[in-house]
Amino acid sequence: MRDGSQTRKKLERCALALFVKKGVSATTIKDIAHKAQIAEGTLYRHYVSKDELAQHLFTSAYEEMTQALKNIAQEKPTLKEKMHAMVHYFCEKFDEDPILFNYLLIAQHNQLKTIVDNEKNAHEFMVAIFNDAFKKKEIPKRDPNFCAAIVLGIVLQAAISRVYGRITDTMVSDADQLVVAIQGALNF
Amino acid sequence: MRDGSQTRKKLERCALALFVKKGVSATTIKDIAHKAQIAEGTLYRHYVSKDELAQHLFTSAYEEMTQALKNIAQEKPTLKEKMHAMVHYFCEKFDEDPILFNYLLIAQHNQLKTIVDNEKNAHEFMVAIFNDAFKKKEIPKRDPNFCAAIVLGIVLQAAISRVYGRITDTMVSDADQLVVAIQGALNF
Amino acid sequence: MRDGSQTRKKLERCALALFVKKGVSATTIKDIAHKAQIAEGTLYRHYVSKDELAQHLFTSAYEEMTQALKNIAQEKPTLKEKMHAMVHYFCEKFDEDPILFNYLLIAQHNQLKTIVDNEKNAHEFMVAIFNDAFKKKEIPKRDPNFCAAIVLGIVLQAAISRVYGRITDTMVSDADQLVVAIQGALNF
Amino acid sequence: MRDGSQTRKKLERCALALFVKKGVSATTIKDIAHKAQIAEGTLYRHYVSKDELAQHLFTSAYEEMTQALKNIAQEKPTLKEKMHAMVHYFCEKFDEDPILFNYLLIAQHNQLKTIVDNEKNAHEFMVAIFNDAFKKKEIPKRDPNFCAAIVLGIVLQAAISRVYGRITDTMVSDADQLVVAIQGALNF
DNA sequence: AATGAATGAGAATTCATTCAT
DNA sequence: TATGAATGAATTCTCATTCAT
Repeated sequence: MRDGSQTRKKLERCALALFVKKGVSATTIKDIAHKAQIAEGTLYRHYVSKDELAQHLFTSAYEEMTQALKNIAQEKPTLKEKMHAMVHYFCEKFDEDPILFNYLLIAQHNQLKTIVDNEKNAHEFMVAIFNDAFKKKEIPKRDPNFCAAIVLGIVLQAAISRVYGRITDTMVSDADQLVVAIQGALNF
Repeated sequence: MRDGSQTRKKLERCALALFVKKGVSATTIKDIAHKAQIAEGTLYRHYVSKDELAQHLFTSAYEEMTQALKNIAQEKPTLKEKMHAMVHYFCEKFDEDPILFNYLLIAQHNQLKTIVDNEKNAHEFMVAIFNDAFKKKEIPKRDPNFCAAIVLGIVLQAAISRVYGRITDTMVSDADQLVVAIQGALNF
Repeated sequence: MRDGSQTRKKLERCALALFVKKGVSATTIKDIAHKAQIAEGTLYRHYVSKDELAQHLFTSAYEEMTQALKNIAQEKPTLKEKMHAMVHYFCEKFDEDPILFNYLLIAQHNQLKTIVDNEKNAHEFMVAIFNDAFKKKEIPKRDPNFCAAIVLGIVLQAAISRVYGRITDTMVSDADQLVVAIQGALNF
Repeated sequence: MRDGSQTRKKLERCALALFVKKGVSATTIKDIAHKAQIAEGTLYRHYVSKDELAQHLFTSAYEEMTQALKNIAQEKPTLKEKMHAMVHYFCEKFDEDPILFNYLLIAQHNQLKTIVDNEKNAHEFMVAIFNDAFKKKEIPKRDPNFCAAIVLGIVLQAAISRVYGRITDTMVSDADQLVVAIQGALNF
């Protein structure tokens, strides 16, 4: 009997690349099957539909990233250290797999609506970080949603600029500057 | 105003709302025609295709915004004043028509790829602003692409947070704080 | 603008003929479209799916027949007269459109399960006729379901035998004999 | 009994139940394999195709029944006795395995078309019985096809009424009444 | 300009069957 | 004999666009 996990992996990488390049709805099953060198029907042994595949690729990557950031933050005692560690982690991960981030940040941005679980949502997670800092009097209290938006905006736009080719060097090379910018923006 | 022009306006508003709600490719001509209470064929009296309509809605709004920001910036002598005026203008416009901005920021994020003209591109426009400030020694020289990303990130994420319902008050009410954050982030 | 009702009529006749000849699931949309000289997509302007078309053809014919029989029965005072009139009506209708009855009796026999409404169900209608006759003391009381099955069995099998080509003359030519057989079987 | 033969039996019972419930073409190999707790490919160790399985289930049961009825009829000298014995046998068999009869009577009604062999056909067999009775002057001569249809109609409709749940008691409990009805209908 | 029925290319999906294990 | 992943032809259905009215 054949081992399906190899086929599945290939399927996912090829689908991801095509989704990023052409968009999900412009990518056909034929495209994916051809690129992955599998039969069209094979996709349906792994996912019930194209949409489920697109959703799965988004959700699993998004949740994995959020979970990793959460773990990293918990290990650090202060807001400053948390922020430093998280930004650096994000930058490293981006440089490792820019195609995946292209997908998360642009191609399937609207999928964000499907991440309703507050635990797994990046904005809400950031809000929690700030609420914690307020409680510990690390920084003066203010609207945590505003703070979360600032942090996400600075980091994600730096990534998006690379996705669009406006900036060509690595994310990691800017990581320290991004931390400085965040601290300057929120004055901590 | 003639009949044709009324129909066209209705068509565009209904199409925009549906594009935002379901995405462009998931919105059918039937959907648009039904919502705008016109026949399916009528759309083709105004646009040669669905794609042209989607593109037109995006491009006209995007370019109008970029042009307005350019005009505003030219009227102000210093980076600080330019930034203040631009951020406030953007916030006002967002509050006026959040659905349109939803479309610009998310639903059609990938349309951005089609805006290749540097003159009309928000990032390049921001780069120009910073290069001008460097030349005038208003702030110390650094990578203008980095600066542009910071500014866009801070403002756009504040808008996106509203689109996703994470923040519910008006953009205008945060405008001053956004300017402060930008200046703090880039230290000017 | 074109008039869809012509297309619809043609579609239904062609579909019926093919459903009878090959069975519903063995008949493809392509088959129907080709026979009706319409495009494949046109079918979907009239019915949401092939199944809905198959269902509609069955249900409308079945219900129309049941309703007509009900009207005929109401006009006659006695069981004997009701039976005579109904059998003759059924025989005439069969001879008019054997293909339709082929569909009702065989190709889509299993659709009967979908006719849940007792008002529109042939067996239940027959039961009502007999209950009425019992009440009026026209015949001695017995199980009305048994009586209904006898009547339906005699008439329908005569029709089915023609559908299978076992009997080749018209139903009408046997109508009187069928009435005699029913009366003999139930002794009234 | 070997393993293979057990699997085969289970396969057939599960297939039969599904064919009756959903129809042959709506039943997938996956459905059958799942219900019988075997792998999809295993079915092909026993039958060359799904159609062969469906055909085999129908034909073997149908021919077995016809043969048994033929044997029973041959043992009895008179039409009355033949009819009595056959009706009782049919009723007993129906009560033993209503699902199988559901399949024979409804789900595969169209398979009947494939039983062309006159020897094995129920209608032709009934015709032979009547021709024999005419020759022996047991009853006055008339159209034997008509007589066959009457007999089959009465018995089969009683069975079908049970399949559709209109009648809930056993066939055997109605057997004597069915014989009386047949004799009344044909006056012998 | 407007209508909406019709078109037909093309997309997603199904599923009987095959085949490597 | 059994497995179930893989196949791919066939099918259903979608929908942007056309066109007769």
